[in-house]
Amino acid sequence: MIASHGVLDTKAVLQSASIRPTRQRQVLVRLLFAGKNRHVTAESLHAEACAQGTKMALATVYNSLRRFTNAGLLRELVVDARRRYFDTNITHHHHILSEQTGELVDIDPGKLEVRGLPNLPQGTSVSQIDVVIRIK
Amino acid sequence: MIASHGVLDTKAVLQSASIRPTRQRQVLVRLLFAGKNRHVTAESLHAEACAQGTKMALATVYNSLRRFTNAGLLRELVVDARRRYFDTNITHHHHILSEQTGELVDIDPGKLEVRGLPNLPQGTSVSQIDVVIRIK
DNA sequence: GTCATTGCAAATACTTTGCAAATCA
DNA sequence: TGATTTGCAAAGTATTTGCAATGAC
Repeated sequence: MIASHGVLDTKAVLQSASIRPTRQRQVLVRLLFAGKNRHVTAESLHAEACAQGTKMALATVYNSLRRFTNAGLLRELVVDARRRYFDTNITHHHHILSEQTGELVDIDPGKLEVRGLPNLPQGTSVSQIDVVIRIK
Repeated sequence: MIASHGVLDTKAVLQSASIRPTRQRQVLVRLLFAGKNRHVTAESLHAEACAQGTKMALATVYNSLRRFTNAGLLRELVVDARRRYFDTNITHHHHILSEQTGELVDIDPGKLEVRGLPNLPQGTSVSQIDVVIRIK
């Protein structure tokens, strides 16, 4: 977590990722990283920013999320073929997805283990392993 | 696999799923199930149908894939947040996804095992577990 | 002051839907 | 014949892009 305790220095977070700390981006960083780990979509985050009084274009949220992800501040989650989710927890972990509510919960890394790796094509290596447990 | 060997009876496949065997659906069933297991998108399947001489609307392919999936003939794969994939292999198995080519390969079920299950919320049960190994 | 970023609207990509015409039982 | 399905076009949803105006350094 970026703000383990104390105050979140949004400017420092962005600068450490070589992203210019504009007003909008700082608001998004605060929403994303001020508390505990979160799963957001562009739309949900945009709604939050508006709700707390910072108007910004939805496209700006999309662009920021993409940039944060490329910079390694966020991780993209593929759990729904029609929506893009972002996870503020960039450490290796897996997810439980409720098919009824769409709610997404992190799995404690100690609780789940993937055993055995299939043969990979020549010259390739594992980039990431994603496990999604769908519940109903 | 639906046509283990011999000729594929497209009409029978559809009727067994209580889906009316129209000309277009039979062509799609043949493309999907005549050979080995496949991963397709609506667009790729539509292109194949056109290539083999059966013109049909892309919307018809979308509608058919959705119907086949609801009937249990196909399984939807969530591996890309912007495209919907369908898998003709409906048995429990996992996938390797090449980040470079987008190519998707089944993992032999014996090769990979998920150990340990986290605590699930009261009154819920596991619907499906998906593992995607992304390689680069 | 200069260059990156924002806001907005338009463009793009993917998927679903409405309805008249065609097809299946 | 009567109910479904198809084709097409239009609508819908999610995301990206172009560009003039704004903001950071």
